[in-house]
This record gives sequence, C-alpha cells and structure tokens, in this order.
Amino acid sequence: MPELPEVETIRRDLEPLVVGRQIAGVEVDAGTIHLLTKAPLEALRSTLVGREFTSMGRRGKYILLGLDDGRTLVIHLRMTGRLVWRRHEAPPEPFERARLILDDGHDLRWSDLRKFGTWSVVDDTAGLFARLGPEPIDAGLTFSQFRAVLAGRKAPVKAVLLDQRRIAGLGNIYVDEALHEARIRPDTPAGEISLTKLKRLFETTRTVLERGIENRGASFKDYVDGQGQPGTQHLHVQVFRRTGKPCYACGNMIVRTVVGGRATHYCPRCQPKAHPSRKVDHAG
DNA sequence: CGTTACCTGAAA
DNA sequence: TTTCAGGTAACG
Repeated sequence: MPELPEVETIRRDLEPLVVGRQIAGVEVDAGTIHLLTKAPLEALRSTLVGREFTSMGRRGKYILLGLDDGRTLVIHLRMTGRLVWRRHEAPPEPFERARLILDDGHDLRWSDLRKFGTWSVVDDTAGLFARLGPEPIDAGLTFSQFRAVLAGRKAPVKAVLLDQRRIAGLGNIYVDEALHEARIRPDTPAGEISLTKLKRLFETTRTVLERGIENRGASFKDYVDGQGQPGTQHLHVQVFRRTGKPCYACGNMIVRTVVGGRATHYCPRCQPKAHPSRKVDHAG
C-alpha cells in the first residue's frame, strides 16, 4: 500500500523518536514470523536485542533502520504493513504482528493485515541499492537520466514507472496521478512519448510525490503515519479511484482500465491516445 | 513481457 | 458469494 510519500512520512515521524534508543525486546506473532523474516525468532532476537538505532533512512519504499553494530534492519511494508510508535502499555494495534520494545517505555509496533511485509537484517545495503533505480525526488536526478529510463521501451509507460529497478518509489497511486498531470495515457509505449511530454512527466513525477509528502501520504484504506494518524493526500487525487467521476480539469468521466496488471485510472480527454502513425523524428 | 501467487479482510 | 486491494517475486 505505501509508496514513497507514505514511507517517507513514517521515516520523518519516527526518526527523532527511535534514533538513540536501544532495543530492549522483540516480540513476533508465532503465525507471522516465517512470513515476516527468514530468521527464526530466537535468531532475530539475538541480532536485535541490545542494539541501538543510529539512523532511520529510506530508499525507494524500503525503511532502513541503522544499528550500532553497523548492520541495518530493512523493512518493507508491502500492501498493509504499518509501523507505529506507542507507549508500551498501550493496547495492541489492529492486526499487530510484532513489536520492538524500546528502552524508553515505548514500542515500535508492526501491524500487517495481509502479512506481505518483510523484515531483514543486512550487513550492508549495497546489494539492495543495486537492485533499485534512482530516487525520483533526488535533486541530483537529471532529465537525461530520467529519459534513459524510458527510452526505447515498448512497454506501457505505467509499467516502466512501476518497475522499482528503473525508478524507485513510485506505486499505483502516484503513477496514475503523475501521468494525468503530464497528460499522458498510461498505456502509451514508454519509448513513444514526445520530448515535450517526457519533460512534463519528469516534473510531475517529482511534484506528485512531493505533494504526497506535504499531505502526509494517501490513506485510502490502511496507511497511517508513524503516530497512527491518516494522511490527507487521498482527498486531493485527480484520477486515482475516481472512476466515473468528472475530471477536475475538463469534466469528462474518469475511466478505469488495467495496465501492467494494475487498476489504472485516467481522463480520456486530458490524456488522449498518442498518434503512433506519426513518427515525427524519423523519415516517413 | 504479462500473469500468478503470496494473505486477509472489506466492500460490492 | 465474488471481487478487489496502495507490492513484488516467481513464473511461462
């Protein structure tokens, strides 16, 4: 469920609360441990108990909790994972599956209805980083790098943008939103997008993600921030899950299709079909 | 490349 | 009862 803005909101919330804290205990539900992490519970405990958090970072949709032995606890929330900070005495979260007991009377609580989320402890993050494309909100990402991600690809632009190996952090909500704002139909072959629209898409991928962070994430269903509170970005979407409702820009009905195996929403008038017959940049 | 599986609940 | 779900790994 969470995409880059949701993960980044959680990171910003929790960083000041957990960095410098020591892990006093680890509890994981017996029916979840084998899905959550490959290590048996006792191995996870001996790895984590006594460690202090030295940093809290993010790469793509991964949360990176630095440990004082140089290792990193890598967490992915997948569809329904939640990471919230609570007083140790507070009642269990809905669908709570695990908790890290901290040394200041608080816990990091892990909830995950569907149990798709993952925890792993790695010696270094280089292997993970190598599997991920660039950060779309990194100020160092240039247009030519962005263009190279899409260049020559026949796959739908939406499928390419969802591929974390090409660019890291976009998911279903923000891809639909970025393509709408750039006025590109999601099934357009990535390599056939005009230079003008590519430039617009480069900007809109960044702006929709930054807007998502400003609004503390989109809480359509399960997402909550590090304090358990919903975000507000879902109140501001232009197309995502607005099937049959009028486009705010032109009044046409938003359409739902499937692209790259995912529910896809767009405005047929604002995001017209590209003309594949006119290959302007080639002879013909 | 597109499809399927992973798991569980809410909504249609 | 059936369908759908914000993600991704593994399949053909």
